[in-house]
Amino acid sequence: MSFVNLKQLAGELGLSSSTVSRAMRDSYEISTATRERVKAVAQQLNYQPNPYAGSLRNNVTKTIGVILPQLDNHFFSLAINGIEEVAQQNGYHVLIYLTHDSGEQEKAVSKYLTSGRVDGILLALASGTRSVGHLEKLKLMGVPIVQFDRVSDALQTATVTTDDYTSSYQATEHLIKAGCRTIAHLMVSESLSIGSRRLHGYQAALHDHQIPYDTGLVLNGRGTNEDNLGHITQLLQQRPDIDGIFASVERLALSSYQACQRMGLSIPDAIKIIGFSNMETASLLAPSLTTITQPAYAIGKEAARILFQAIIKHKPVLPTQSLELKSELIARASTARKG
Amino acid sequence: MSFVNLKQLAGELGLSSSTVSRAMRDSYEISTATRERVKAVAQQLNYQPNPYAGSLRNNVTKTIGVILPQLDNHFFSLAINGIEEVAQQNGYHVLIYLTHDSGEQEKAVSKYLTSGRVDGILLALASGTRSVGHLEKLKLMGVPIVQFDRVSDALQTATVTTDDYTSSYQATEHLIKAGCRTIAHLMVSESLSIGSRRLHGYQAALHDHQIPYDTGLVLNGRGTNEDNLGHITQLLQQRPDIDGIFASVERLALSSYQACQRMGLSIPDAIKIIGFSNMETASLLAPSLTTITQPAYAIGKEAARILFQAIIKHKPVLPTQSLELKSELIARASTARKG
DNA sequence: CTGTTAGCGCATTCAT
DNA sequence: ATGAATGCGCTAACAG
Repeated sequence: MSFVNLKQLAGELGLSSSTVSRAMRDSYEISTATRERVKAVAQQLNYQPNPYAGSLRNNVTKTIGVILPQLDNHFFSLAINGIEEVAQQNGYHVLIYLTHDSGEQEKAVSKYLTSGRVDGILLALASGTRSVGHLEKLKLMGVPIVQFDRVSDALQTATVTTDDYTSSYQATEHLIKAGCRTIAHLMVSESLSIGSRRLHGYQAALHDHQIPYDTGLVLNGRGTNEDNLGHITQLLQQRPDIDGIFASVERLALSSYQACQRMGLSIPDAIKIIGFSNMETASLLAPSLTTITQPAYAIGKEAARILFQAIIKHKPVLPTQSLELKSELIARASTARKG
Repeated sequence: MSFVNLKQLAGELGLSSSTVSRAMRDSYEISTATRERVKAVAQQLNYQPNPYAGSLRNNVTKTIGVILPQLDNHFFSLAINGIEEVAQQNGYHVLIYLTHDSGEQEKAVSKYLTSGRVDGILLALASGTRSVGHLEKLKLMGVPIVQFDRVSDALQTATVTTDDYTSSYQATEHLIKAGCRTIAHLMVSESLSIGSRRLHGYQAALHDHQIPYDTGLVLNGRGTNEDNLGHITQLLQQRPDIDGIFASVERLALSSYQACQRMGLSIPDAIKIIGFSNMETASLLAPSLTTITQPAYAIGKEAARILFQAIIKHKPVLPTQSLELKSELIARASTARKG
């Protein structure tokens, strides 16, 4: 890989490399004539400064790292779209790392980043993460971190999340108002922030409507889709009184849908399903499925924005900068639509 | 951001930095005793070598760039999963760039990469790309490039694609065998490789079954989803004889589905729809929708694998290494399933 | 087995 | 307005 460097360019121009360097950066102490000549030849020779040499020199990498569980999930794909856009606006590059929800992987990744590879980090926690020591270390070394969607309260940073509690409350209430009395909740790992927040919203709605909270109706949907499909089917068989399902994540909503279809339960007559889903088309393809859609794109953008503010101003990321964005409840069957 | 560097570590150990450097890289000319002592202290002090200093020195970045149109599309999300996995296996980092299908953006991005920022590039062409001069330049400078999914034949590199022609042929045939005689084709930009290949498969199937090719049945689905929805509706109104639709990409399949529903056309009785879609759940949510699913994850993995081979062996990427992977036709309504 | 030295490409002092 | 010299952190060639 042969790229033309500053020295070669300077040689071509009959100038010293320092002059060329200054010309390229529009230094005021360079005559307009030479500046233009330099730029012309640079263009012609396709000169691009080596970014890593610059990083070494200036201690700035112009790169951020994004750590996420997976990408086979519509939420994170959309979030990245937002992140990448803001990064590009700020002239930044984006390194991406997938943890596959493994705490070990997350630890390994944070180790890579303990080396000045990036100027800041956007993080959606792996569900397998137990302790946040590795992230704490990064933070202590001065690497700004902003968490989004799946956050750890133990790690004191700004966070950008959805109104998980409120929208879960509303989702549950939606089912109650539609006549459901025995509502199952399919949750994700309780150690995940979204897991417990969504559970709490569900519990609160039940409580406010004088429906007793029944642990037997709560299913923990870790494991593969196959597994979950089996467990849900089992639950529905054991508890034929279930008339509503609130799924806390997309894949559980889809598994419920599938389970009900297999069992011949008609939706929404025999049973109603509401679930988080960021696949805008889900409710289009299956109008009987009511969805809660997160503002994934906006979450990505906001998280990135907060991070860049910190990076550019050389200030730490404060928990007080945290944001909670609203999700949208889409119920096509009943044509109701709330913010 | 204060990281401990080699010199500091060496000072702490009372050794020279070169000895420490060698010890860290398990050089054979270092005694086991010192090596272990060095590693112990390095661990304790949390020493991580500065990757950019190494890049500068060794002219190796341990980073690849991935350029794609968007991520709000299931195919690319899954592909990235595969790419990232292979990259991590090879100890590589992944920079991601989105072009939003703009040729200009793509040009800008390739300019960033004309600077030794990456050791290789994985590329899915933007639909807005007219000339590939910017990519040719990169290639000429010795940056290995592997194209996937949306490829340019003008750019001579290895490519990893789906069997677009064959699967389009089969999709069209599937409709014909199901009794359709007037089949609309919703295509993407003809300048895109997938656009023309899928069109040709459609044409060939019609031809082999003695059905005349009717230009009036081919709709170019650029533009927003709203636009497309309008155009499809219009087409269906103008041509009530249409009894089948073959959509060349996911969003057009969904728009057709939506259009038919709005017009009260029952699927699959009045009209049958088959379309490319990598949302494994699409046909689950809408069983009447027959889908062609690409092996997105495998495509990502294979493309990355080819690239890393070239990088590691310092050899150019040859067009002869190209791969064409099979997609899968999923028809739930009729329970037919072909490879 | 370990230390000294030089240089990757760049930006920045300090000279002129 | 321009050039020479230095050092960012690291590795490798060259000494011992």
